[in-house]
Amino acid sequence: MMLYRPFENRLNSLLTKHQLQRAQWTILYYLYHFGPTTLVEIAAYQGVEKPTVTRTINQLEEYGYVEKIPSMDKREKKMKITNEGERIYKKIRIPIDQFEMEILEGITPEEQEECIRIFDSIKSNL
Amino acid sequence: MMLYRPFENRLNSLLTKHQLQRAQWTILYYLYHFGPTTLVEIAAYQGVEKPTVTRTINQLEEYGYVEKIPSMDKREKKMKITNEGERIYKKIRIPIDQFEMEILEGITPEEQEECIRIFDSIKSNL
DNA sequence: TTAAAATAGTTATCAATGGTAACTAATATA
DNA sequence: TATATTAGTTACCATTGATAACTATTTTAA
Repeated sequence: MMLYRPFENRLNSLLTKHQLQRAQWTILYYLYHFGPTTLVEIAAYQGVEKPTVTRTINQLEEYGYVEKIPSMDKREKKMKITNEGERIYKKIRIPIDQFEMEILEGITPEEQEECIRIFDSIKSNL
Repeated sequence: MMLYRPFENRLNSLLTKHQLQRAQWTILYYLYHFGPTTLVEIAAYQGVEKPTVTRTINQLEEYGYVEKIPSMDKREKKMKITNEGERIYKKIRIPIDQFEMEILEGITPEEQEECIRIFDSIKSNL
């Protein structure tokens, strides 16, 4: 809980160098790792409401980091990461990986796995 | 990370019934458990900047949940929780405890301890 | 088959928190 | 004693998050 704020500050200080914010970053992360998806999926992933995602996606679209692709369901707005988006993702990934390694220093992979497992359990209870 | 938003939403939905927000709640929690303290201490605890705490404390002061007490250091604004503050804290504590038990279902006390330990490690690395 | 319900996304608006810069007053340090 | 640091304040700005209301499309129920 109290860990969130310092973590986000540090993360945002890394992202600011590329004119990005955490909300935008997590969408790039998602699209890079899981592939094209809809806004409602992103909202579920981020745990926020649809209008919030609309705005953030629009920002990323303006930057040219994401684009819309066709979908069979005419209601959907299916988004994919662009080549430019992948480029910026990989670029930012480097200092962020560094940051993550720093904060995880002294914690074994087993411990990390354990924590992730506990978090998944909490998430399903939420 | 993605757990934060749903958690905060749930927490805030419980707090809203008493016209409180998460930031205010964590200050009440701190004062209740750790006793009177200064604004700079609270800022450290919450991982935020001083002006943010100033505002939140002022809100709580208006509600009558906290009050200023004398301090040797004339710069300091040492705050304590009032009786009213304790009353509201105990009242809200009940549904929040319930909520926490729900999300922690299936997780043993040992696992919880483990996670807290890992978090402390991460915090010191931040 | 058709109407009602549900879903995806949008727009507009508001609330809350968080940050920074600049400042004053008090305390600590050189 | 002068300078540096600290505690707190004020003002302002940015971002994210939510809700309400809505349109268009798809799904479901009658």
